This record gives sequence, C-alpha cells and structure tokens, in this order.
Amino acid sequence: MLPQLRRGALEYCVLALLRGQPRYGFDLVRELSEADGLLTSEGTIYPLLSRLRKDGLVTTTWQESDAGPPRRYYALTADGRSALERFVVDWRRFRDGVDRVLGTTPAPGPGRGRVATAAGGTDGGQVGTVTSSTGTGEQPGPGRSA
Amino acid sequence: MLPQLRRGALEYCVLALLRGQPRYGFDLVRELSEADGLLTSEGTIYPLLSRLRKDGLVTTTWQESDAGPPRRYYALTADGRSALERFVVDWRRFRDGVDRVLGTTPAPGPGRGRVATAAGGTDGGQVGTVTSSTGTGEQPGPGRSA
DNA sequence: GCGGCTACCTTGTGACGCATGGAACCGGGT
DNA sequence: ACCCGGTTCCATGCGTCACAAGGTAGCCGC
Repeated sequence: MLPQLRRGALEYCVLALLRGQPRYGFDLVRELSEADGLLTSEGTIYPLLSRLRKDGLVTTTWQESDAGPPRRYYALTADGRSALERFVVDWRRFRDGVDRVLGTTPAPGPGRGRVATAAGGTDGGQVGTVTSSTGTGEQPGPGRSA
Repeated sequence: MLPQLRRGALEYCVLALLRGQPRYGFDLVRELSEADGLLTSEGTIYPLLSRLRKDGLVTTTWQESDAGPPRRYYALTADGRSALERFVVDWRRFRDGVDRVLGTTPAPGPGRGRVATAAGGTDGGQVGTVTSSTGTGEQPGPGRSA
C-alpha cells in the first residue's frame, strides 16, 4: 500500500531536500530510502528528476567525482521553489483531511486542530427490505442489467 | 498534483468512514468530496468499492429507498478493520516522514514530535570541473552514450 | 411524459512508483 | 592483466488507481 501513498509526495520531497543545497541523484536515493523509507529504488528517482528538469523546477551541473563517474547535481530554481510552496499548502490540507477521517490527529495545537465530526445522521430515505449479501453483486428487486 | 496524493489513502478513508456505521456509495461521495476534498467524482469510488468487496474488506446489503433506486450499504468486515489498523500505522510513518522532509511538522504534542534533521554533510567525493547546464542533458567529459 | 434528483455502474486515459537491466568510471585483489 | 564490487547515471515495461465521461434506472413534481 505504501507505494501508492508515496505518489505525488515523493516529487516534492525531492524538491524539499534541494532547498538547502544541491544534491545528486544517488545521494537523494540514499537520503530518502535509508532515512525515511519514502523511496525504494533508483529506478524511481531518475525518471522523476528528468521530469523536474524538463519542467524547469531544477537545474543541473555536472561535477566530477574521484569515487566513480561524474555526478549530476540538482539545484532548485525559482519555479521549483514556488511549486514547492504551493505543494506544502496542498499537503497540509490533504494531511489534515486524512487525519480527521482516520482519527489520527496528533495534537490539537493552538491554531490547528479539529475534533472529529463522526456520528453521521446522513438521512434522506427510509429503509425497506433487506437483502444481505456477501458475494459479487446480486441485484435487488427489478433486475437492472447494465 | 492532488489526484496523485490521494492515491492509496482514499481507499482507507472509505474504510474509516465505515467504522461507525454502514454507508452507501453516494453518501460516501458526498462525505468525502464536500467535506474534505478527498474525492472528486463517483467514477472514483465505485471501482474502489468493488475492489474492497472483492478483497473481503467490506460486506454489502441492499436496502430500498423511497427517494430513488435501492442503495447498496457497505459495512466493515473483520479483515477490513484490521487492514485499516495496519494502514493507520503506515500512514503515521509516511505522514511523519513527509512532514519532516518538508518541514511541516505542525504541533509537537506530548508523545509525538521531532525536530528537523537538515544540514546535510553527504561527503565522499571531491569536486572537479564544473559544467553548468540547464538544457536536456549534455554529457560531461568522456561521452557516455547509452 | 419530461426533466431533475438519486443511485448505481462501466470503460478508457493518464500519471507515476517500481523492478529490471545496462553502461561507464573507479579502486583493490590475485 | 583481469575480474569484481561499489558508485553513478540512465531507459523500458508493468501495474495500480484516481479521474472523466457516459450509461441505466428508480422516484418525484409539473
């Protein structure tokens, strides 16, 4: 389930790591996988970095290394920085929404914090017959065969 | 960017909403879209619900309504409940990881809270020549044409 | 009977994380 | 000289899943 969760966030985690100083791909892999488990393999990050470069969110500089082949260093552009800031807003909203629904709101600090809504009425129509089922999908009353 | 973020989480948000009481699809759409913006259209949730049913995480019961066609109510199974609990663990880890990297840790309440790590060393190789570039991908020194 | 609301569903598309595989540069062991 | 392992880059194919678009059918009011 985690791979799906990472979708969309990973891209901006990379941008966030680039806030401080430029980094190269292999380094980002180490940082994100070993520390946070936000990434599993190199196969993920290189296509991602290509896209960031194509979209103008990062610039790259080649630097030779005496421990292997030359490294491509990635640095944040102005566009990248503002895209990151925009994402942070979205991320907060998303995170709070999920936290609220899951009931995982950590600590309602001052300014942030909401109590669960729960206890839904959600009325509008009364019940009638009940046809319990566990299988695939039997239709009720007058058959509806889409 | 939001659609990608929702991936993986939406499924378990649905399960979480089912914790309290059974609900039907259209109701879930209203709950998740109007309140939290975690969902945009019905086209998302019905395939999702089918999958949950197929995986045995929910059971369904048909109930007639006097306000339209019969409703399919979804209820959590034991498997569904434990899958949800497992996800909550993953979600916390993922959320905290992203929060740490983004620097969006909100309110370090008692029991939870971490300070940003930042300040990367990441040494291992010295610099050499520098060939700045913004374009697609010129190779440095000895060409490497894969 | 017609339009609108409710309620269910299917199909096709696109984005993107991941596994796999490969090329090139370096150093050390034998 | 040769191979092997570590480093560093990259491309390809696949599977998952949110989404938009489109379709059927019941209920109600005009």
